[in-house]
Amino acid sequence: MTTPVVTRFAPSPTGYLHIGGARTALFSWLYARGRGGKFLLRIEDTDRQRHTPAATEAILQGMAWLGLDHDGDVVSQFENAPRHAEVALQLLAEGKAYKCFASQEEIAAFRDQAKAEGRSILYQSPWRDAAPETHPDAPYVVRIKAPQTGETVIRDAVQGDVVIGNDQLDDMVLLRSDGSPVYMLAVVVDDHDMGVTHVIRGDDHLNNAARQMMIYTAMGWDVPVWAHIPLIHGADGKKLSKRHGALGAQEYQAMGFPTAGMRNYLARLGWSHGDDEFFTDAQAQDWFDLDGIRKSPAQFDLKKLENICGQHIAAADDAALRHEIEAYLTAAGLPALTIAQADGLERAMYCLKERAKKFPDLLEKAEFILAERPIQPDEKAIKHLDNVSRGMLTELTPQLQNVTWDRETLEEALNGFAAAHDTKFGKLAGPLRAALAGRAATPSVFDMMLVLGRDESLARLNDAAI
RNA sequence: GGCCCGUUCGUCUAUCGGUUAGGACGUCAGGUUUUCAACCUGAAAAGAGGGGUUCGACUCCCCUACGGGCUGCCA
Repeated sequence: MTTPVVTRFAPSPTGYLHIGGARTALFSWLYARGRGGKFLLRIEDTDRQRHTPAATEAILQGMAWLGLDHDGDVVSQFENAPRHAEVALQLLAEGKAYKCFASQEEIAAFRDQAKAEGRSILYQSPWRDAAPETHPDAPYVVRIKAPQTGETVIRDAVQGDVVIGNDQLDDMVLLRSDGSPVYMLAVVVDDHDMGVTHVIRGDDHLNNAARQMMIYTAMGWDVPVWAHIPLIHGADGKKLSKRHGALGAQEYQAMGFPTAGMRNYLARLGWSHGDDEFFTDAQAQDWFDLDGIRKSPAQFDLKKLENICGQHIAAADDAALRHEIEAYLTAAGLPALTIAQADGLERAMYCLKERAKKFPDLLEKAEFILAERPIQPDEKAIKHLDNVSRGMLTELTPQLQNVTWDRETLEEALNGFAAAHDTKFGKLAGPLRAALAGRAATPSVFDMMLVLGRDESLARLNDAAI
């Protein structure tokens, strides 16, 4: 009988969903969803200074955009503070923790001296074994009694067994002098209470795992399976930061990347399933496993993201694409499409989607479908017609009013050209014919514009399709 | 300083002791194309360095270098 998998994503609300965090969430989501388990979401909002409701909202929005749906309610770590304190007090009552009355100045002095003498700067509290009668009537923190000998081994699904000498562990604070719980306590208690079986998180927490292990041990709780994944780095190998470009998931949303492509690319960053590069969500859920995760950090590559996204757009269902594009416009605060525009877009999707890496590319190529009728040959409309005269576009305008850009129209127009079979026009029709034959090249509306630009052919197009 | 983790083409990666070290993105060169894009063909491009272990190491061990992380009454 295997216990059902429960994973969780526990971001601290910093104002947006970091792209690295998004990948961590994706890994947890894939692991749970691929195994029929649960994926929970907890906001680590114990730092009241930094926390704002808007910051939490931004994370939720980012998760929703990426399609990473979580089970149950969003858990607020801050709201669990009483329970965290309860655990600390229990440890105190059992003698596994103690009251430490040292002031922060004393501790700082201790560290300075230790450093000067080349000793370990881990704080050793004189109150660890002090008798209760000697306790002053003063503020205190609650510290856990760390093991002083031996070693702690972290069984990590990604990093393998990591052994840390217990002399590296100090009596860490559980409860601050104001009675509030510290992060290290809160995660352990929350993960335990939420029934989390697999903790997938950044490897910046690898060393912390040894500290957190002290609490699991003291409470006699089962330790979850840990999987510490390497962080994503920027192009210079350093930790991802602002100067590497977009950090927030929302920024990628605003750039118009399809979510299926984002999931595919992010999943492939640091994890692999043989040589598979392009895959669906279903395949990813099916294939994803902890042992496919690399131990070394990966760099974010926008070019590859674009390529993968281009493939997803090309492979997407026309109607689904239409709706995702409409959602994109809304989210980006751009004007919505009219029904007629959206219908036209969907009809022409087959010859637009194979040429776009992100939605703005696609929309740009669809300019002549989206343009309001009668078409105003303004700067925007003609900007990608560099070597077609403005005069030509103006001339064509009346003929464009009622053209429907579906496959049948294209086919008929092409037949018209074939019939005319002027040498020049025959060459022009090449890409169109290739597209209709299902071969590589696909025509853009611009291709049609070029074709439409010849008087003789225009006449035939009118006969055939208008 | 101490401890922990990492290091295969520019990038993402395959390889789980025996391969001409494979794929993808990007790049470059051709082709197709009266723009761009797309598409087709081809090319350049990698095991950080040094020691071991082994008949045989990218794969296992050690050292060094470099990179990252942790070492808070931050999360």
